Amino acid sequence: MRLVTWNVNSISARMPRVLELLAAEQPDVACLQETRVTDAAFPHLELLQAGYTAVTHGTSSRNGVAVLAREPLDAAPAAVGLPGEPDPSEARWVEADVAGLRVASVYVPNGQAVDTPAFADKLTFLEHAAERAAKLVAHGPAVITGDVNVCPTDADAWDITALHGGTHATDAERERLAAVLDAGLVDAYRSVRPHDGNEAFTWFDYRGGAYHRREGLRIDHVLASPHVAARVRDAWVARPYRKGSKPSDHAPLFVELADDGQPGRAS
DNA sequence: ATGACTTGCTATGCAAGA
Repeated sequence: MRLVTWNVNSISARMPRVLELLAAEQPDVACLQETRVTDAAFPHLELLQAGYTAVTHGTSSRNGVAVLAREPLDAAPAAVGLPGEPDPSEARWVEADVAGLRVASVYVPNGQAVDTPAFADKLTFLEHAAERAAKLVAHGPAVITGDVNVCPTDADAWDITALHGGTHATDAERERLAAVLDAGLVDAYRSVRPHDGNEAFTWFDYRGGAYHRREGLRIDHVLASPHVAARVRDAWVARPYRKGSKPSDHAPLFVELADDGQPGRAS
C-alpha cells in the first residue's frame, strides 16, 4: 500500500499538480494539508474523476486538511478535529478509516515566533496530539501524518543556525513531538532512511532559490503505530513536485507499506 | 536584508507561511 502526505498550500491553486501526482504515483491514500478551502468548496468531483474519494475538514482561506483514498471512503470522516486543540475552527485534524488503518491528516500550527501566543498554542496542540496518538495506538493500526512543523533533530534542517533560534527546532517543540512518538508511534521515514541528509527535506522556502540550493527542513512526517511501522518497506520525498509549474513549498512524502499479513522490511 | 515568494482576501497592500 502506498501512502503520501503533502502540504499543498491551497488545493485550488495546486489542483493541476495534485492531479499530476495522483495519476503518476497512484497512491492508495493521500493526506493533504493546507487545502485552504471550505468543505463545500472542496473539489470532490474532479478528484472523483481521478479515482479518489475524500473526507475533509476545511475552512476559508487558511489551514484545512483532507484524506483521499482510491477505495470509497465513508462520506463522514471517522473523526473531525483534535480533542483539546486550542482553536477547533482552524481545521487542522481529520481522520478516516482506510485499508484497515485509522489515518489522521494533521496540520500542526506554525507557531510564528517563540514567545507569541501562537507558539504556546502550537505546544498545546502537540500535547493533545500525543493524547490522541495514545488512544489511536490502543485502538488499532494507525498512522498520524502531515505537516508537523517540527524538525526532530539538527540533521533535519539545512542549517540549524539559520533558524535564528526561532520555531520548528526548539527543545520545547522537540520534547512534545517526542511525547507523540512515546505514545507508541514510529517516524516511518527515519526507520528506513536513518542517515539521509538534504534528500529528506520536505519544505523549502519559496524565496531565494532555497529548493535549488537544497536549503530546506524535514517537517512533514509519517508516524506509524507499531503494527504499521513493521510494514514500512520504503519512504521517500518526491522532490520533482517541489519544482516546475506552480509548485507547493512542500514536497510530498511517500511511504510504501507491505500488504497486511506480509512481513515488513526489517531495518 | 529576519528580504528575496506565494496565497487569499473583498484587496488595489496586507498577513501569514516556516
